[in-house]
Amino acid sequence: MAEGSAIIDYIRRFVDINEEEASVFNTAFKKIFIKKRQFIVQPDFPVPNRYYVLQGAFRAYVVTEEGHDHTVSFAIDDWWITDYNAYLYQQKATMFVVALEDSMVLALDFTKEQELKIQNPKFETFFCRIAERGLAYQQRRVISNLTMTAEERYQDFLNRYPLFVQRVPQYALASFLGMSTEYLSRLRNKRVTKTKNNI
Amino acid sequence: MAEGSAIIDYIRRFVDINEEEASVFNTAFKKIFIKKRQFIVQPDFPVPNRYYVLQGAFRAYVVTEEGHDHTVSFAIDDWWITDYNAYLYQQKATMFVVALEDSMVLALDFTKEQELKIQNPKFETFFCRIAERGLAYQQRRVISNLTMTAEERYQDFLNRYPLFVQRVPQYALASFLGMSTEYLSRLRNKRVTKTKNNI
DNA sequence: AATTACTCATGATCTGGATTAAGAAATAAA
DNA sequence: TTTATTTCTTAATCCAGATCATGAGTAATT
Repeated sequence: MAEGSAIIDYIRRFVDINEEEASVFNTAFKKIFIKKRQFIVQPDFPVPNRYYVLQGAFRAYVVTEEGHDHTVSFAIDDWWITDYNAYLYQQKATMFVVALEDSMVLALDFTKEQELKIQNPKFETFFCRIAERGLAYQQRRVISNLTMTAEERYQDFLNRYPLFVQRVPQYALASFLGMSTEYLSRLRNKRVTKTKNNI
Repeated sequence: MAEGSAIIDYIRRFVDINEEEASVFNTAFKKIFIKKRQFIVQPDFPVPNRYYVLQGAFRAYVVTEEGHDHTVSFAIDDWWITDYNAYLYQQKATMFVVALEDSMVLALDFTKEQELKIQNPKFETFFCRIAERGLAYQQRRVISNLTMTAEERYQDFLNRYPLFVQRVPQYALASFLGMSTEYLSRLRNKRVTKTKNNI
């Protein structure tokens, strides 16, 4: 009960469910421990699950032909992660999803998700809401990429997601923000220097 | 009946509805004619509707403080458009949405959408599906921006959306792809020149 | 504890694409 | 049809941010 409360608290932010519904929802998930550096999604493999992070940190990324990697999304406690495109269309993955720390997740199977949605409109509503919000979020990210400079994107990320900055490696953050590791390092250092001078 | 068939065909791609349900769905929309250069969404105004384009072309864009504008999305026949973030959270718009041609749209009111969803789970399913797909699409766009060069993004757009290229002005396409008008012009001309040489 | 592999910092150099400028074409308005 | 406005082209110059190169700190692995 206590263990399942995180995901139940989460769903209750969106829809009002009773104890029985909470229990049905809870049992649809499988709890899994993932060690640091372990992959939960890999290119060319099926993506049977989406994951709710109970504790830990993950990184989803793609690797180009030239071998450069680009972070598509992060997830820490209370966030979801998967190769969403592959999961939704039940195709082979094109991304890696890897644990940045020893982590604990709740895995939800695609088929199980469909069953939940059919079984109870509230569950459908819930998944609809998080998809809608996800869409709005991704669109904001597209706009950031179009309108902001590298430095502005970094500052903006710092303001919006201070918790993430402390838990993800710098190279991963750089590739999420669409800049090189070296450049992000330089931006950070620039800031530190300024602070020193401002004393 | 014949007139309403576009949106009904559209929803039937996602959920199976009978004639009565089709009729309910149909009457939720208001048909509106929009002249070229007319705005249907403007910053600081409420966004009561999302729009399904029956015929025509639209462009959603943001304008930065420096006065540069950036295309967030296009829509032609059979696509949806609005300031999605503002619509979803029912806040004031931050974008412009303008008609690129004389157009005809079906407007769906936010409150009406909520009523439809409550009234019939199929409608909820429908909106859920298009949100999920929208999310997957936006994520692919983020990945394109991270991994591809300006020229690759242009080529990719050409392949995926040949119909759009003929109907949207070049400056709008450039700002959608995240490059300057001049640079897109150069890319296009480069290609033409190559073709000439290849004869 | 030593070796190996990641991760971050910093400088030097280079380049994709922006900016500026100035016309030319094409559309719309008169 | 003329004038005004919008859109597209081409060339010259410039710069944000990438790449390359090197070293140093830090964490895994033996």
